[in-house]
Amino acid sequence: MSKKEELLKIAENKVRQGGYNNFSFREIANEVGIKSASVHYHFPTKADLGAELAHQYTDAFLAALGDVDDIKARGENPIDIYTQIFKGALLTDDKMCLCGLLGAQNESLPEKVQVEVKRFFDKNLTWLHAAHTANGEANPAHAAITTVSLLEGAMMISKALNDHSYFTLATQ
Amino acid sequence: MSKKEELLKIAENKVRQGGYNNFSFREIANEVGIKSASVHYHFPTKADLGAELAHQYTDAFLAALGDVDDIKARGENPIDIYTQIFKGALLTDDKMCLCGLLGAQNESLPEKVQVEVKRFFDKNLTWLHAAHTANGEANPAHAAITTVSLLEGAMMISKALNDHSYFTLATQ
DNA sequence: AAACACCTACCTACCAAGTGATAGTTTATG
DNA sequence: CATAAACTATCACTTGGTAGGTAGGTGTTT
Repeated sequence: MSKKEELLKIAENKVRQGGYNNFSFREIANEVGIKSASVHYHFPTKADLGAELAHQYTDAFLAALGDVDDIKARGENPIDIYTQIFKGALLTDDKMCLCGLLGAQNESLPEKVQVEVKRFFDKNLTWLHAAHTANGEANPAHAAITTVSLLEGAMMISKALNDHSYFTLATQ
Repeated sequence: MSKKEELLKIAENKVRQGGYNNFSFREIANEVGIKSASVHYHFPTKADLGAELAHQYTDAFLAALGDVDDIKARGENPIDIYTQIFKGALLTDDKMCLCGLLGAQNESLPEKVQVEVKRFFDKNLTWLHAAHTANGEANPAHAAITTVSLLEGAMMISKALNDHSYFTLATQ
C-alpha cells in the first residue's frame, strides 16, 4: 500500500467519524510516518484530497453493489443487496457513510468536494431506480429516494444513539 | 434578544450548515458585536455552548410538535404533523436538522454535546412511538425509527443534492 | 446621603497550539 | 541523469482559552 493510499485510508476514517474538518495534513502525515509538507506532493490542497477521497469511495461502493441485472439473474433482490452493503459499512467499520456525513455538511465544503458527494448520490439513485424498476415497482423514482433516505437516516441515528440495533430495526 | 440568545442563534445557523467545527468564538462574537473573550462569560467552553444549543433546539422542536393526544383529539394524524415540521425546518431555513448533523459526527463531539444529541433522538422516538401507537400501528417501535430515519435521511440527501424536491418526493 | 461591597457584562492583551500552504533542498529509484 | 517522493524551514492565520481590568448598576451598611 503506497503512502498516498495510506493517507486516503486514514483520512477516510477520520472524515467518517467527524466530517471534513476532522482531519489535518499534520495528523494524517504523522500516522503514515511522513511530514505534512509531503502530503501536498500527493494532494495539492486539502480540497483535492477530499474530492479524491469521495470519488474513490463512490467507485468502491458502486463496485461492491455490482450490476442490477446480474443480481436479478442470480435470483436475488438487489434492494436486499443494497441494504446489506450499507449494513456492512456500519457494522464492520462502526462508521457513518462518508458521503452521508459530507452531504449533511455540504454547504461548508469546497466545491470540488461537493461535486463528488453529488456524484455519489446521483449514482446511488440511478442504481436504485434500475433496481426498483427490475423489481416491478410502480414508482421507482419514489422507491429509490425512499430506500437511500431510510438507510442513511438509520445509519445517522444509530451513530447518534451509539446503538447499531436501531439500524437493524429500521431495515427489517 | 440578549447577546447570549444572539450568539446561540448565529452558532445554530453555522452548525446546521457545516457541523460543530463550522463556527468559532471569534466569528460569532464579531457577528453580535462583542469580543471573543466575552463569549466565555456566557459559555465557559465551546462544549458548553454546543450542549446548550442542542438542548434548546430539542426543547423548541418538542414544543413545536405538541402533544400526541391533542393532535388526535383534533382529528389530525400526528405523523403528518411530524413530517410537516421537518419539512418546514428544511424549506424555511434551507438547513439540516441540527441534531441530525451533530449525530452523524457524534464520535468527534465533546461528551456534553453527545448527551444532548442523544436526548434529541430519545425524545423523538418516544414521541413517535406514542404517535404510531395512537394510530393503531402493529409495531410502533419499528414505525418510529423508520419515520425519523426516512426524514433525517431525506433531509441529508436534499442538502447533498441541493434540491429540496427530493425531500418532497421521499415524504409523499 | 455617603461609602462600601458585590455583580453583570463586557473589555484589552495575550498565549500555546494547530491550520493549510509555500519555497527550496535532499535522497532514493529506475 | 531524471524523476519521484520525501525533506527542512517557515509563513500568515485561526483556534479555544486565560488573566486581569473596568464601567455601570444594585443593594446594604454606616
